[in-house]
Amino acid sequence: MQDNSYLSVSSKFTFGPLFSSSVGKETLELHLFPPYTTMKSAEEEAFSYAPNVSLTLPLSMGNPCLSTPYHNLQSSPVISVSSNHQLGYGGHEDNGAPGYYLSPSIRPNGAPALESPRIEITPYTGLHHGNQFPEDEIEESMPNKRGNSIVTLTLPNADNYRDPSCLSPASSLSSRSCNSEASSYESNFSYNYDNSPQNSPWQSPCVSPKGTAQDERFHQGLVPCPLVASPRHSPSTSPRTSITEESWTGNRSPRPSSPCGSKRKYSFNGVPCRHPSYSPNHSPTPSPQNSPRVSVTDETWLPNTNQYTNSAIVAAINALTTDGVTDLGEGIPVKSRKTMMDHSPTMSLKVEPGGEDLGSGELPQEDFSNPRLPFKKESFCGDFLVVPPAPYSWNKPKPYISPSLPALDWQLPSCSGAYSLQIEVQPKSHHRAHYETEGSRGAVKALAGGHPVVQLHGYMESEPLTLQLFIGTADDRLLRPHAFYQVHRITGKTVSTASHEVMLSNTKVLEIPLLPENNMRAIIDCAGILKLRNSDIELRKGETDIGRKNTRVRMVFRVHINQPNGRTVSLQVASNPIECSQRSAQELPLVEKQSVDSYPVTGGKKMVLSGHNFLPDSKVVFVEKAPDGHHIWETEAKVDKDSFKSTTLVVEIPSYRNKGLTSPTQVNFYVCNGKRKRSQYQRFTYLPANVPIIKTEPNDDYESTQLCGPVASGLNAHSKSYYNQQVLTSMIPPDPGSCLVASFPSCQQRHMVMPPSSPSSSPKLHDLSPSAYSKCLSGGQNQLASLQQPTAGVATIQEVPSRSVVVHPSSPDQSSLIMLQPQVSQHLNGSCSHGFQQPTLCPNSPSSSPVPSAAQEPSYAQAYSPPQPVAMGQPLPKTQRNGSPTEQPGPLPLLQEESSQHSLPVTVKQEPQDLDQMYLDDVNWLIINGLTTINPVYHL
DNA sequence: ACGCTGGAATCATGG
DNA sequence: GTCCATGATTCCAGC
Repeated sequence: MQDNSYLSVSSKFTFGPLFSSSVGKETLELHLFPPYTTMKSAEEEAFSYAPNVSLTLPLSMGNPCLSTPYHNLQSSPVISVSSNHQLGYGGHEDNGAPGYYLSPSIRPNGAPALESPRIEITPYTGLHHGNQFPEDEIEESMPNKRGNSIVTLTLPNADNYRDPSCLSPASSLSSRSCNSEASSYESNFSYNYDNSPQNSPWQSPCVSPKGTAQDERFHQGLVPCPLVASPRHSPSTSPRTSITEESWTGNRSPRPSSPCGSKRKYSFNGVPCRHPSYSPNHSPTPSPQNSPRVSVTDETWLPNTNQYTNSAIVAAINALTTDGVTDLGEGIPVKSRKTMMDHSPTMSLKVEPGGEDLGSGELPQEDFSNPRLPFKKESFCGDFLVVPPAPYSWNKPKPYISPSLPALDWQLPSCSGAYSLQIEVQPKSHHRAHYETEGSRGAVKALAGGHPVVQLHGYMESEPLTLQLFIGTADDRLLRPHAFYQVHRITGKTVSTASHEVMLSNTKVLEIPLLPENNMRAIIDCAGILKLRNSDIELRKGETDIGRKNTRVRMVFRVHINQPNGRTVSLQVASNPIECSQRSAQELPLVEKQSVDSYPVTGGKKMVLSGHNFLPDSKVVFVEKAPDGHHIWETEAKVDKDSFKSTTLVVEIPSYRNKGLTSPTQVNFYVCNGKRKRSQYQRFTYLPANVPIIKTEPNDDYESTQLCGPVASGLNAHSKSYYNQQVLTSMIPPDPGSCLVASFPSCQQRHMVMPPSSPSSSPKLHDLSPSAYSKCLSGGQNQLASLQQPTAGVATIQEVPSRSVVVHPSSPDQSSLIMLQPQVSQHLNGSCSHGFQQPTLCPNSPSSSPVPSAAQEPSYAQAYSPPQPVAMGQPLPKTQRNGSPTEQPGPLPLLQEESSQHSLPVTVKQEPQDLDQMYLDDVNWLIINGLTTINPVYHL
């Protein structure tokens, strides 16, 4: 599993890798990697772009655009790793392992630490926060302290690190298993994959290791707490090991109270959060990974860990000597390893009843690590053939196993070269997720009935691939696994698509076969959405997201394509946002489509909005926000009440405040049904009056054409609302390069326009518009893809081969380069607005969202949040203050220009923002300031 | 009996 | 501290 990933070490990376993403996704580590040191070759190949910026995002390869924005953010962490251990690096998603600074002596999991994981951080710039370690926490109080000093991190007792939290998000078993109070708690334990037929022998092996991995992750964040140790250690056994439910619940009300409030407000330094960590929910955490099925008691568990450690060491050695052959199994005891590896080294899992065996023939580790080896492939295939397909089982296509698979929170492009991963049929905008306490609410459906369809275009090989699916965020921030929702595997007669689950970090991933015989097309009728209780997640160590009103998700699909040259192309595409709450779905107005995306400043044209929950008295408000989130213009559009329908609203485009507009300006509008019932921001672009109007509508069309041919099409399908808008279509310079460099002028304009935050903003994170992500991508080949997809990112190329250095953005090195943190990224988004957002951002943490960044609970962006800012702790969901450092380079200037140009009176309407919003803003502001001051890096 | 829904009661949180 | 609105969760009931 996940752990494995980090095990893999290529000889190349002598140093940096230590931090491998696997180690700590969220940890600073990744960031720390000296950009050029480690992956140099890779970078060279991949990131030629890497501009002058001290930290460049490797990602840029795929998308030129990417690089730029990030630069700002990037810090130039100088980190010298004295240790050698470089095991960790696999950028694997799985790596749930939290980045952690290992103390020489002990590993988080309690196992003896590898040799010299001593890391010295020299000038540490703010972005990273070192909270992950206990010490860090301590230091949090003295944020600055870290800054410049050389820090040697040591891990305290492993136990302490153990993150109690592992929810059982993954459980595919229906929630029913869990009931009320303890539901989460129990459910966690109860999730016995054992019960499920799916369990395969190999899982067990995974368990321990995996648990370890996770633990590690959490550890980072974990504070040494006495209590912590408990449940987790003995996952399978009795959840209650140290802490009984009662003890936990003791005071708890029947329902777990949501930590949010207090957490957000009071726990800037994260102190308060610790408490939560003890919550039964967490501790018990029977995350699938830990798989209860294997009864692992502390005793058993520990031993395993040791083995793990040992093996890890061996693996590390091997890796160093073998030139990068990644040993997936490293962390795993040898025996286990084989099995594990067979499946999906990367993840832990739950396998489908038939599925598991498949393919699993035991392959030499090398196989996984080095896809290139022909014989391996063969062997692999051979196994496949041998295994008779079980009903619903699918021969698991050769899983792409690479130590360096990009973490789930990495932004990837949807197309690269000839390959294009597209969502042919988008899911409905609403899907009521089910709680663990409920039965399944079925698979996500398509708007027109049926189910979403995903297809990989341009793939001509005969070898089947694995399509990964997970539930991602749908807010402004970078696409990443959603902390409060998990994909839920649906099975039954009505399900035609085989699938199996694996856990990557804290994220459940559904693996679906993409078969050549099916045209590399998959009907996603096997995926439902599970809602995790906010309180369970928020209490997780390191979790900084809040669940309240964070009910939008996107289905994220990924595919990893091994290429003859040994590289692996990773593509990702995200669906349109899906509202998962019952209430919101019933009450909030939703705009799925708008007939017009852009129009001259004169306005006057009728625009038809298609969506749901429109009311006769619904209002449509156009808003323009400054980078700092302030409304600089707001006006209500006339709604044609006569043509009202609950699903259609006809409005007259209002004239823009500045008739002298010289360049396209993006504003937003939303539908309002009442005080707190507003739709997400929809984007609209005002064009200079004298500019020839390019036909933008119907929306549906344009995307496909503009974007990468095929790719776009998928997205377009239904609602374009999000996507469409973004594209400034005609206005946008085709020039891809524009986005690339820091200057990305084209993007800037857009940025400027864009409102940093969504209406609902902040805390709520509602603003999903995927659109934001895509636009800038236009750059190279990939542009298209990226454009369309919210997820836009850089194409990732991994070198599977020995060196294994992956060009993957994910690679630690790269990550180091990037350093972007979620928070930042958000800003970036804003800045690059449409462009891709930080594609490059490769937060180290694989599962950013879920992952606890450890110490810094407060930090909003869990894993990524900058250290210092983090300390401030706050969620910065979106940022209103786009003006933040990141954006400044681009957008701000523009704004200024415009403003200056526009002499028109600006109507500043201070919208009564929700308090929480304000709160967030303040926080953001603080953070931003902190970042700017703290991180020189931001200044490019 | 089970899975999937739709609806709604009940509990929490925040203003 | 109480009341109200809004959200989150849990329950129920029907198909």
